[in-house]
Amino acid sequence: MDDQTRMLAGLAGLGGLSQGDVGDSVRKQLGQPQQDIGDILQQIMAITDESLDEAQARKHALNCHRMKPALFSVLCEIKEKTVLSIRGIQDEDPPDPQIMRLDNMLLAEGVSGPEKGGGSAAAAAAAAAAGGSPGADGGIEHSDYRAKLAQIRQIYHSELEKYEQACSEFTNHVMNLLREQSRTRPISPKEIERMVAIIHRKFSSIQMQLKQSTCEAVMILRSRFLDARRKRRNFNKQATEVLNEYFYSHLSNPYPSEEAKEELAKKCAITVSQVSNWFGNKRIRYKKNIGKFQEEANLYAVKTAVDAASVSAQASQANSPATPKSGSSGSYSLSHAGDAEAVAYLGLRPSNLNGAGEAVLNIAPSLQPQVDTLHRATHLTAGYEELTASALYTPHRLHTSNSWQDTTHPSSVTSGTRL
DNA sequence: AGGTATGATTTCAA
DNA sequence: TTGAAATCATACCT
Repeated sequence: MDDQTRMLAGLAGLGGLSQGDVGDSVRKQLGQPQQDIGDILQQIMAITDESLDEAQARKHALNCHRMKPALFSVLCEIKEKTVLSIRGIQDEDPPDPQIMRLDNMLLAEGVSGPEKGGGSAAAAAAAAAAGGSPGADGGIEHSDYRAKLAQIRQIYHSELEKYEQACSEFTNHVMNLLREQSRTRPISPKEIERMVAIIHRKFSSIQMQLKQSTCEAVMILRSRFLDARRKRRNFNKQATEVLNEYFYSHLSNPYPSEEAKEELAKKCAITVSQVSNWFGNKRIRYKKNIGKFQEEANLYAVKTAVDAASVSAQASQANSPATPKSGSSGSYSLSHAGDAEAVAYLGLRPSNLNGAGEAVLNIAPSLQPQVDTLHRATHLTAGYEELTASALYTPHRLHTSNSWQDTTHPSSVTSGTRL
């Protein structure tokens, strides 16, 4: 009880502060211990209204107060005890595993880490995420993805910078404050260090939030742009038809050139890499089970034949030399030209066979189906039913060779389409 | 629900 | 880099 009174008195004295009346106030307050705390509070509050000069003057007065050394030593003692008890609580912080995980993730995604150019890490990550699929990756989505990722990266870095700046500013501020205060109360450099560490910890927890939300954003972006590609959607009927038409009319060499792929992609409203995928799948699946595709092959052969026939019919009707422009139903000028070229190649250079007899012997059988198709298409005027009745494509031709490339020497046969 | 078809991805070789 | 082959993952059909 008595102690308390004395403390209050001390407080009041520090609050009131004017050197002369400290003793008076103590005496006064000892006399009437219940002297309002309100009064003291008022005195404290009054400080805020003081001008800076006044405050400085009071501070100076405090520093010169005769009680100051005594008070200081008491404070030192109390401090020693509390600091010792605090010390046990907050030792050095262990490296936070979660923040490390986030850092790794951001690095892997190309958000953090070196930010040169478009962000090489980001580009690599995007490429990796795009999958090692050969050929051009579907342009639009990826540039879009990269742009969005760059945006995230930019925001992340600017925010991070802001945080860092704020952190250092605040740290400086606190250090100055502490240094200032160290004149009136005991503050060891170690304490300042600890304080700085606390501030840093606080800020790093804010940073962690930033990193976390950045990670989330990247994940969402990824799932929206990249993983979405895995969600398979069948091509529409028209697209499959276009692709199949090309495939079966180029059965001897179903390797569309880059230009042809582009054209097909445009026609089917899909990407070039999707065209590549489709042909890759088609080739392998056709080869694996030709029997299964027989019907389909016939169907498209008829289709092609009908198209070609209608073209030739139109041409003869118009009584003009057949200039094979792409026919009625948008059939391929490219495809027919290619096969015609192959036929022309065989027909026009019989003398060359001597030189490359073997090669031509290999070429001829595999070309036959298409030659047949062409022949029938151009020379049969009626009776398509005959076509459907017999197998237009003889599977064993492929079986014997087991590979398009082995037998057909595609680059030489269809040089028209590939070169 | 289970089987098949099909677009995409991965791995490997040339 | 491209394509073959294997495989995955999903759509679609029964």
